[in-house]
Amino acid sequence: MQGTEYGDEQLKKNMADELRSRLIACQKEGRPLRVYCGFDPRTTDLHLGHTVPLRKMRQFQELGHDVTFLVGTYTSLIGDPSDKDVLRPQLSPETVKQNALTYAEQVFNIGVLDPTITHVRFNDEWLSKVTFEQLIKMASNFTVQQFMTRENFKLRWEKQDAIYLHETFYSLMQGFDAYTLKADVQIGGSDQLFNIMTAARKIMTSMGELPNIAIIVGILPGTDGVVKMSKSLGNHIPLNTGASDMYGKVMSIPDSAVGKFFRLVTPMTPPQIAEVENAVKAGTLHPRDAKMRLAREIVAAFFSKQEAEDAEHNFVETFQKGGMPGEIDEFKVGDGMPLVDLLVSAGLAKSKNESRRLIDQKGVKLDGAVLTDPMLVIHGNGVLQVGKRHFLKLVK
RNA sequence: GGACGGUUACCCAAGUGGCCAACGGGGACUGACUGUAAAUCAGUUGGCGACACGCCUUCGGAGGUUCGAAUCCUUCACCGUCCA
Repeated sequence: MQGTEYGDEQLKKNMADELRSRLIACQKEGRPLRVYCGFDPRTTDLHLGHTVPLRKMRQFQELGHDVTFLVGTYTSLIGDPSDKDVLRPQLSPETVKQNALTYAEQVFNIGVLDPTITHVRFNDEWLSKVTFEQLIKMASNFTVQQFMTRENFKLRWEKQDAIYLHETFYSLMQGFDAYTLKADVQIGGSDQLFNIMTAARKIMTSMGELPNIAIIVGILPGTDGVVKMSKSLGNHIPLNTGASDMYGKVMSIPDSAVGKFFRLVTPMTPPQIAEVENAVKAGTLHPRDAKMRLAREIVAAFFSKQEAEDAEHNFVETFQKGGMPGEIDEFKVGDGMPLVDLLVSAGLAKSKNESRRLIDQKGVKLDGAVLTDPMLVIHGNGVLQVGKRHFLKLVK
């Protein structure tokens, strides 16, 4: 139950109790728990937020349980309305299929799950065959009111926004997944509370199965520290990136989110985390250093200890000491060109106006000296800096 | 099927004939400061230019009225709410 967030102590206790008795029952049957978590392949870019349930799955694997990675090939045709207060666009089956093909592969690439013992399933396998009769049976377990009391639907209702009928199918489909997999345990973020607790459990029992036990993990906020990490909001930390970039992105989260990140995406134990947090509170550990520790832990988990240290060194040199990063892209100046044009052709500004603005704002430096003349002809050799983090080595 | 309402820059959103390249907020960018790419404060945020208010393109699409339209009219497309 470590690192879970139910938002309700009684619920947490119920689930813990149920999990315990299910474990005992399984032991008698001589089988491991069947654990699953579903992922919608709406995008092929995995980010740090995705790793939260993955880590929980890994824990179950390490305890010898049977873990299924479910790719929501069919559910993502709708899109989960849970985490959004607006309608999600429906994806075409072609897009979904394409995303799904590489999805599991990418998940294994990041090295959280053990690919040799993880089952991978695609839910179009059974959902595409559901009959209207089955749908009616499932749907008759729920009232419209139940759906309407859900926060996100309620909000849209109050705002007089559209709520489409098909959006309510999502929960049913997820329930059918759990039923088909005969899941003992379903892992999901706290935005999945309704889907797992209300929908899946009810559908499973109505169809003669034992309800699965919900393991609800916390939702990782994005780099803004508040809203759930998601690519579409642009507050995500992608996994498919370099160590230095990942380190820097972690450093850009606000102090207020550091604790959550420690808990959700580092392998540190609760006592270790408490130690760090107490030290910060007591004033013996600088908040910045706590965050650097966090960044190091995260980068080390996805790259290596060495790369994490290099990334840190790079960060300190570049941003704390105002130096330059180790590797800088080169740009050929040729016979020389005016500064305004140079910035545009080098991709440091989108237009000449923008590059003029940057120059006006004293954001452009050559070898450390601020450049103020936009028409200055640059001939090459030297390091051009725009803002704090864009460097370019100029060559002839 | 009927009655209304909407479509504005990256997003949200004001503007209902000239003072609109278009208020405000978010985001992003730059600077100052700092404890970091945190927080805070300030500035910038369509393009081009001989960079002083000169020109060009933009307010769902296409036409039209007018000296002049994001604003009025016609039409098309998409969307929403309500009634049935």
